[in-house]
Amino acid sequence: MSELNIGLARRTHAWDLPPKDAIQLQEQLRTRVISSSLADESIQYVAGIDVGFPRNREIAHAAIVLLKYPSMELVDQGLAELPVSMPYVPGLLSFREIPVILAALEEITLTPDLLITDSQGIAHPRRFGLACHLGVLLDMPAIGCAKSILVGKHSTLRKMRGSTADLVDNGETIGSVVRTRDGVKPVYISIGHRVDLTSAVRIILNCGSGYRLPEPTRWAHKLASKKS
DNA sequence: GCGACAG
DNA sequence: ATCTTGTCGC
Repeated sequence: MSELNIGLARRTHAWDLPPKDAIQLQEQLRTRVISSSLADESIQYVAGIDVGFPRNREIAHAAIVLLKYPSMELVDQGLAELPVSMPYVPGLLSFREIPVILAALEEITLTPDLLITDSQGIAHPRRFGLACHLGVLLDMPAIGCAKSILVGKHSTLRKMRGSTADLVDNGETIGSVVRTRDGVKPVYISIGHRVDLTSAVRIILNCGSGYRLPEPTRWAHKLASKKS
């Protein structure tokens, strides 16, 4: 059983809130986000997290893969399914996906040192994306690694792997655009919790180079979209 | 009023 | 997110 206090996280607040209430909660919880450097030496296991919606999208499937860092060796995994509690609303994704993610986290045996979610962290209208929400509730380092932008703009990016550009919104740097593979569309990295942008970018680039998505996200996505 | 809009 | 075949490129 995981040492994460998942029960506490799940009971922190309701998950089927009206948009107005969900937004108010985000404004309240955003003050808890911590930005601090995260050393490679403090990371033994990294969790890749993703959610999929089979059939008519009435049921959500979550997948957790635990990989050794930085070797990216698969050491554990967890799966869970749960009826969806809310529709998809841009900016309120966490309320729809975190319940099933918590259920999947209960299925893993080892305790992760870092969570990587297929979502935004502070690169969010209210600076409180899914990665922040999950990280804060579990009080665990978390990084948002998204495939597209929710808010913010950036300059053109060089074509080589490792190139980066600031993601800016209202004059504020909210994330980093990172080329994880030569000539391929970049990913969008932002702070979730207990990590800073520099550490987050370094860690993501240490999580594989053969594909656009870092290994944890790639493995989790494959597992979540696969039916059983 | 008209787009934009993580997954 | 999900529905889907072929096809361009290394």
